[in-house]
Amino acid sequence: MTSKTPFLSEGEGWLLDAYPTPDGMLLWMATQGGERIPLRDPFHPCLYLNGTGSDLKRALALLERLRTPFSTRQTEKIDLFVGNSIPVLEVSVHSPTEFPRVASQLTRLGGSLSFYNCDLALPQLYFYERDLFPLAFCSFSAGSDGTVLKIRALDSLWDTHYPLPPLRHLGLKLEGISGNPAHGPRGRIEIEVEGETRVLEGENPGILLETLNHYLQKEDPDLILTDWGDSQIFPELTRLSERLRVPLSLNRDPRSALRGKKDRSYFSYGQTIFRSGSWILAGRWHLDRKNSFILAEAGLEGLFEQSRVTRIPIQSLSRSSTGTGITSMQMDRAYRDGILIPWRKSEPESFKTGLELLSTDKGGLVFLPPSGLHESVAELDFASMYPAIMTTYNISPETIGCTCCPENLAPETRHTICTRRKGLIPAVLEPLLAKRKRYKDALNASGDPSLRKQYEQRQKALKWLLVVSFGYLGYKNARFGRIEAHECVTAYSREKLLQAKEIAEASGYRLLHGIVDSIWIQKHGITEGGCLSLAKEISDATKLPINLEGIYRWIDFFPSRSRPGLAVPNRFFGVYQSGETKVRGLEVRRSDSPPFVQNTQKSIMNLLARARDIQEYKALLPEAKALLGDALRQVREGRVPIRELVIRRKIAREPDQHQRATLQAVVAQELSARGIRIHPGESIQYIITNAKDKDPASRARSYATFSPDHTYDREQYARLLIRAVEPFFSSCDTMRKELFPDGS
DNA sequence: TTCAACCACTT
DNA sequence: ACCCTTGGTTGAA
Repeated sequence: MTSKTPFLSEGEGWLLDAYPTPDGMLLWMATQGGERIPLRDPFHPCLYLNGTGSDLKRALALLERLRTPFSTRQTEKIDLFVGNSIPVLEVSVHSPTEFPRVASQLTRLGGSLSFYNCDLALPQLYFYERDLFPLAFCSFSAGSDGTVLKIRALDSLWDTHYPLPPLRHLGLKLEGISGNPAHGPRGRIEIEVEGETRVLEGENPGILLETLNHYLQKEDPDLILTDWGDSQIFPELTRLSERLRVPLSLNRDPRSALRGKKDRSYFSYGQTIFRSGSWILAGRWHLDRKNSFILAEAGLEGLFEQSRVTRIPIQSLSRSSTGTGITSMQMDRAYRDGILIPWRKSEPESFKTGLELLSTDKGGLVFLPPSGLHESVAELDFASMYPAIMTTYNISPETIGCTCCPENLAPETRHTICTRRKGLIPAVLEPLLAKRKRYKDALNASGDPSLRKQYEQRQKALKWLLVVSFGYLGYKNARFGRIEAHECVTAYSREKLLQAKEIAEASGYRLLHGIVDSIWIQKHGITEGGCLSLAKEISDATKLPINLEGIYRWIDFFPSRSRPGLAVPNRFFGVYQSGETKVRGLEVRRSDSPPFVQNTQKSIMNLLARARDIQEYKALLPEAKALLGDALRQVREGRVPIRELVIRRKIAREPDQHQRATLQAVVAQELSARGIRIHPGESIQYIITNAKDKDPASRARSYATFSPDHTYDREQYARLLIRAVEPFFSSCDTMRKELFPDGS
């Protein structure tokens, strides 16, 4: 333990974490000198209520009975939907750890009472109140016992260039695994310090724990980065520690207990998500790469960026959905503008909300492309279309349906939008859009690969906040959501896409394909200059920025399999003039395609990408045919390594809840019979052994339990392969008929 | 062989 | 508990 109470009463440092203790928020500061200092900031979180006099009296009586220090006062705060101040009773709870209990007791009172600011996470509430954020570089002064007298952030969460503390890392992994270790045999625990990896021997568990303790003492890491730490490593280590009575000092704060959370499955954005129970540390961070969306998507840089702008502590953010992040930004804005934050009602969540985020959402407009190969095509994309609409047209739950602006209607709707009062949602999105643009500009201007990576990860982290901001507008349980606001956004998006189409057509382009925020246009002798000036014209007319994504040498829109002749939106393969390719919807982009199929499809695409035009494309087809032939021989002769045949699928229900003997149901039941618990939202991996077997249980086998005496279904994998590559040959009738005579 | 029901994927 | 983006599979009619 190198941390100590500071002798200095003044200092500077990065704010690593904040969490509640009975007598204040505990802060961990990292100084430039490498010290890690705990501070305690007395903080009295407040909630607000209003209602009839007699109900308020009941609330006060209840507060007395709860036997924890509090104070109250009458004050006024803004009700977002009313638009002005209302009288409220402020309840200030002196002990932060008592706040959740007080709040949940009070909200049970019901009656005429309305509750505000009562269900926010304490670290966030604290950060909003003090205008601090995770990883802020702060100046502080503190008494000799570590009590904060003053703390202030010296940098801003809107800065794009900010110094981060040099962090000490420790890694924990499981030896040689792929896929979920809970679904099969798993290896020993590996520890990684300063680039060196050591296996922690499992034969003598006592030594394992002592070795780990030794590393924790010696290195005093700020960050324990794991693979499967939440679901496997930490539960096992704590079990061992209890059984052998060897204390394990994972926390930096010796007085704080581990803060665990339970497993949960939930439905979000159109799919079931599984979050393993989490192991949150006090004074240092535990981050599990296998239990974090944002870490997988945007890395540590992306996580840090999101944590700063959302003011959610690093460890909780890493395990949260992006919607939690954008909600926190909205609450932050509201809090600091003196707006009351409504208590979140948890009504049953609608299944529709996930689908509403899809690019083919019924709210968005789609023009189906003619299937097949096309030349002289350019793609123009509106930049962050939905958030841009919300800010440009001031769309927010409280600005819709105002009575002061009856003239200002959203297109094709009866919804008015206020022009006098700036909406909460636009106020949140505007700086976010601007910050992302600064990162993208910096990305384009920089030639330094490590800087570029950093900008890329940070802009991606912000992109996700922008993406979900639209979905949350229509989400029933969102604090600041309203379905009418959601409808206004899609109404504008349809109008803008139509406008873009008309402007392009007026300039002599043909609209080939259009979907929500992108158009593909065609014209003989298309030029970059022409497209750029068209983009400028559309941007000016729509008041929304639109960018030239690129001009294609050629693009192939794939036909629908269920309705031959018709194309489908978002299934295409194209090559830009730069030589870069763009693929959507094909097997290479789908996580449920076996790597063997993906690799073959990829190699055929790489080959065809050499074609400068349709003529050259057709000339390359015989070579593509040879590639396919090789791959087919390999699969039919049983020479494909098993790991390249693994199909990965997410299970949406409990193993015994499946109604059909689909392959994933069979495998989930196989694992379940071996005592392996599959949670809804988790992925399973399997190999097709005999797709047509009368006994469903013999059709597929879990990858984890696949042994050398099992064989894969050669013909079924050949069929999967053929299906994935057949569309590439559809431009050449004779070859298609020769290769796929029965149209399989 | 047909087709409704089921199930997972997509940014 | 929704009432539907597409594609694929299952199993009864």
